[in-house]
Amino acid sequence: MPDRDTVSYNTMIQGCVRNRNLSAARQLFDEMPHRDTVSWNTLISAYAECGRVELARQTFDATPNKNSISWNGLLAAYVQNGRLDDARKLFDSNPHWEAVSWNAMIAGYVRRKRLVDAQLLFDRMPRRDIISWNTMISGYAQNGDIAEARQLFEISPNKDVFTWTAMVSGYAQNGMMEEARRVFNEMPDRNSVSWNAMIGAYMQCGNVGEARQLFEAMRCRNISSWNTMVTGYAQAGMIEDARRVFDEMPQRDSVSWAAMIAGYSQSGFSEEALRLFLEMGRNGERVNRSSFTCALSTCGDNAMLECGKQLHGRLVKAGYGLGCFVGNALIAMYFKCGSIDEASMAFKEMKEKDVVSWNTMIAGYARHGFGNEALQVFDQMRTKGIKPDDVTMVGVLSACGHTGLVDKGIAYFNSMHKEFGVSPKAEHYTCMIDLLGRAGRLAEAQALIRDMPMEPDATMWGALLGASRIHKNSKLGEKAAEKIFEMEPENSGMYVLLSNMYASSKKWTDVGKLRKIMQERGVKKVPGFSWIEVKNVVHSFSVGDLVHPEKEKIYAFLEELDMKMKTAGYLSATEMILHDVEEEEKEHLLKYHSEKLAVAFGILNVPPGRPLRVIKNLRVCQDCHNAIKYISAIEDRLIILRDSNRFHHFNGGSCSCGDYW
DNA sequence: TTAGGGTTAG
Repeated sequence: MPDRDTVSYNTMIQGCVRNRNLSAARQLFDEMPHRDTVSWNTLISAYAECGRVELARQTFDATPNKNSISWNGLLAAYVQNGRLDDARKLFDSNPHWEAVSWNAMIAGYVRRKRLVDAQLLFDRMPRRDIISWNTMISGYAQNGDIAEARQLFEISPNKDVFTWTAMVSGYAQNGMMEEARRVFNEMPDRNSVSWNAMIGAYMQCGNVGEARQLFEAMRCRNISSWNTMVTGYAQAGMIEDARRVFDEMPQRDSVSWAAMIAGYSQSGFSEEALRLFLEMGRNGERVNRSSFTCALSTCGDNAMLECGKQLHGRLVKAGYGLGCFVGNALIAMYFKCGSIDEASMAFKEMKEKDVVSWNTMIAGYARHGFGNEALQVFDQMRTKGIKPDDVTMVGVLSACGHTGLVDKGIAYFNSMHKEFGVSPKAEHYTCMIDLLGRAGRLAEAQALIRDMPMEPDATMWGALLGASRIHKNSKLGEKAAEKIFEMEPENSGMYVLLSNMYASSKKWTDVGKLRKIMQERGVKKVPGFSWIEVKNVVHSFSVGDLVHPEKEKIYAFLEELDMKMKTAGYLSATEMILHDVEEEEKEHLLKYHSEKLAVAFGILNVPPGRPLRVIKNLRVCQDCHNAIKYISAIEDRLIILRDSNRFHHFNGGSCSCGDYW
């Protein structure tokens, strides 16, 4: 007979665990007069769920009468927390496992993409059940081995709705939409998951119409179905349709909110994204990790450092301090706001780091021109045994490019396939064209474009055009520009780049011609503006700004600064301006570029000793870049400027970009 | 212990 007292204690402990109140659970457990195996097992699985693997192990070791549930609990603790090798040790230490445990171990391998280990275990299994088969089938399907999945599917002794749905989404995820649809049509039974998988697949391949038709024909719609539609519309750029579905849906959960926030955030509707984030909390919905992640990403995109810090505080309070997605979003936010120190703090504080965490650090340092730091992180990553992926290599190559480590970059590029198993893709070739071009090795950059195993795209020609501008090779620049205009006739940034190149060679007739072409084609130069956040208020400036309330103070200060700069040896680079006007007027226009206005405003309003963080929507102009170097020395300020391409840290008269951008 | 919806790096 079970002790009635013990049973009610167990029930209470389970209640605490459901509310994730571990300490209350532990207290009850400690004060129990008699514990049975259920009590011990409850505690083991509670620790497992909260990621406290060591405590789970200790509890397991102390459990007097272990049953199969105790063993499975500890196994799950290891598997769920990614400690597969510990799980395997435990698994091998006990010959009496049930199918559930075999399946758990196999699923763990599958989740970590260790298909070989999964298959070996599957082959050794004495009695496979349908879940074992399904785990293997979906494992292969989701890892791109659709042929193997299909083969297992054919020979599997039983098939249920899981099996069929795994095949549908497997085909869909591998871009085989016709097969996916065929399997979907053939399925003997479909549930809402099967429908949602098919709808989501259509959405992901851009077939919004087919997705909508299925959604409308579907009778077993659940929240996920609606969420799929919200996400699909948002990702197709149909943000209004997404909002309509979001408003129409009969019930929302935290995923619905997160999907809508992400939609706004990714479509550039930052205000709406942040507003919805706040509304989510007010509506009593528990703000989940993904909403935090999206909101952080919005702050990063707009360089709203203060807002980002507030979110950081809120998410720590909400208990979301750990975890890869949130942590990675924090790192990225701090980098994008120009705060390298806080980015690396956030990185250090993460208990578990995934490949994205490392990639974010490498790319972050690279964008700031801290190439050596980026490469140090890359070395640490390899020391820790984390396998670099294609994004890692983009970061590494651009770190080399932005720091002038040309030979190192070439060496990484040549060995990346052999050493890291990452074969060069278009992005890597773009990095290399940029790297060679910046270094003035234009012929090699051209040769690379010619001999690549893929067609060059506009970004690659853009890298070559940028390099031609820096090294004043207008012939090559023209060739690159021609290609770009063929592919992207409305890319105004490239017209400006080309025009600047003509201007710096004083080819004013060509500048004029180009301006005429731009007019004819209706290409508008995007107006440049810069902004700076002071005391939680964003101040933005355009060239020759006459709107800002403190404009007189700013202009007077700039005049003063100009004198000091000239004394220190500054020459205004009148050659870089777009228009062919009188020298004096050119100088006048340059003096009041938006980035200079924002810097001047910052010096006047940010307490001495604190860095200035200025953002510009376009690339920084050469004259401003030169001037801000002088200003950083004269005013003894760290000035961090984010332009559309990268970061510049101006300090003591020089810039972290080493004058290449 | 298996299938679907949200989030991070470029």
